[in-house]
Amino acid sequence: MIRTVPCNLDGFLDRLNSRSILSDEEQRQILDLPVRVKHAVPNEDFVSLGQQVEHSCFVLDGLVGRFDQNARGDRQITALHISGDMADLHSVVQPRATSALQALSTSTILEIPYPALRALASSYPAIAEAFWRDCTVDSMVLAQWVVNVGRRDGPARIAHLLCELACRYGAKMTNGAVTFMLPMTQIQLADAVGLTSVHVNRCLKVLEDAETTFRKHTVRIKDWDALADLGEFDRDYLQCDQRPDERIRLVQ
Amino acid sequence: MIRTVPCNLDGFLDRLNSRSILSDEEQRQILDLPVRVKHAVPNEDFVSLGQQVEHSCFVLDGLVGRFDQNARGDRQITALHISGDMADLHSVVQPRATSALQALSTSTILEIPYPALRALASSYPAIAEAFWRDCTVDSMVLAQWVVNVGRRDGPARIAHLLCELACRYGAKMTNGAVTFMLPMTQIQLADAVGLTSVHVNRCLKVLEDAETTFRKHTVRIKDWDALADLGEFDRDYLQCDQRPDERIRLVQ
DNA sequence: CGGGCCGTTGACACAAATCAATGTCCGTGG
DNA sequence: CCACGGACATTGATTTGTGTCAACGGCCCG
Repeated sequence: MIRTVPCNLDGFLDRLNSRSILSDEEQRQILDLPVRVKHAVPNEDFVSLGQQVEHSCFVLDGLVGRFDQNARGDRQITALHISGDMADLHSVVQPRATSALQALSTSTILEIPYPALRALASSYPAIAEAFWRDCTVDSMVLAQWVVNVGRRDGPARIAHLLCELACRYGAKMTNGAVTFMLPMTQIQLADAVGLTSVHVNRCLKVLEDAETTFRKHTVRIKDWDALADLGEFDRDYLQCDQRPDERIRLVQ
Repeated sequence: MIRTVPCNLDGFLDRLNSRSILSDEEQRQILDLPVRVKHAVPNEDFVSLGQQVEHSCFVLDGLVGRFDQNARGDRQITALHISGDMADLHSVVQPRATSALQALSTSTILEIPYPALRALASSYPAIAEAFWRDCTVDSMVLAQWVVNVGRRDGPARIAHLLCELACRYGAKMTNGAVTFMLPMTQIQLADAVGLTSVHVNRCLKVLEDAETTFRKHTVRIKDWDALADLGEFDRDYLQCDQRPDERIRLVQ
């Protein structure tokens, strides 16, 4: 079976366009960025802590996590990046890596060299602005993660994360039900919500009372409102349903 | 007693200069930004959730927190801003406020209108870049907060936060000891580390075994290494001792 | 002098971690 | 095709950290 794998930055451009206003020329420049395709296998850092990196990582396909850990070695995921995300755009202006990047499932990464990104950000202020805005949204997600691990119990943490991911994946809702693929294990889920995998397993049973299941890499939410309620989820912060005419362009 | 209160953006410029390279002209432009002085009293939002804001808030003096809360009303601070910080620079490109801002102690805020900030970011790409970089550092701090509340126990959470703040305040170390003013209550500290104030009180007693005390708004760390060890603190992520020649300037 | 906020302490309840064992699934190699 | 191994999921028993509730004390400020 022959399958053509898309190897370009269409997804990156789509992401930028959803929040920022770019001219045709600027959009073309984005798509013309040089990339190197790389395949990342699960449970193996493809960007290590302290490593001297010279490129940003675009997630073409798969699921990527930003990993930190405490002194005991307990891992904590501080960000999840789905396909279409730039995992470390911020490093363009601040290259000292402070977290590792690791694929949660087999993933395809497009490495984009810093020099190219920097040249673009430097020559096209509107592109720099779009990059900055993209980082800002990541930061808002991060703030919600602090609330999640700081002030919610196990079931609520998981419910909130599942809602967040459903929105970011753009999963379709039909009759108040949502289903989407989530290629991660309960162990990884535990690392994202600051619990142990044993407890995550028990919490998932609680979520089944709200008719939400997570089995075989598939999340099935039968009653979105019930889950959002349990996870205290309010999608506003994701800025994912911003209207095109609400977008801002500072430059020009 | 007559006291002249400094009402300008010197501190903001210092902060930007410490991480970014700006020309004389660009520096002048920063200092010429229009400001409106505002005094914020403790425990009262000066930026509310969902409020239509038209300015960023520079903390001239005092201590400011970014507040979120869960459905039960339990509060979670997602960022602390000390004097010299811009509390919501990110809102320049993404103005939908997703958190409230509140002073923890009586504070002096300089409100800087978006139009002025945007005009500057638009006309001077290097300034936009410096703003972006500043937001990036905030984001790294936030990621560490996720690790803190997600994977450390009470005493370690508090130890880590105290170490972070000591570094950000630039507190002087003498003989391995550090002392600095921290104008917040145990209740507010609890909101920052995701614990209850009762438990924070008990954890502070544990820290006294490591010869660190927090009384009357003063943090006294007798043995920095012991506290850093307990809080698993590694100052690298703060980017606060970056050498001037390590600074990056993309533009030009 | 009095009131209120904050800090402190104790008894108790509960959520989550820990430890340990077993079950299930899936890919691999014999 | 089946046996094996390994990663992941599941379950129970127990411990531990933290929350909850309640009371009291100190301190500042009006």
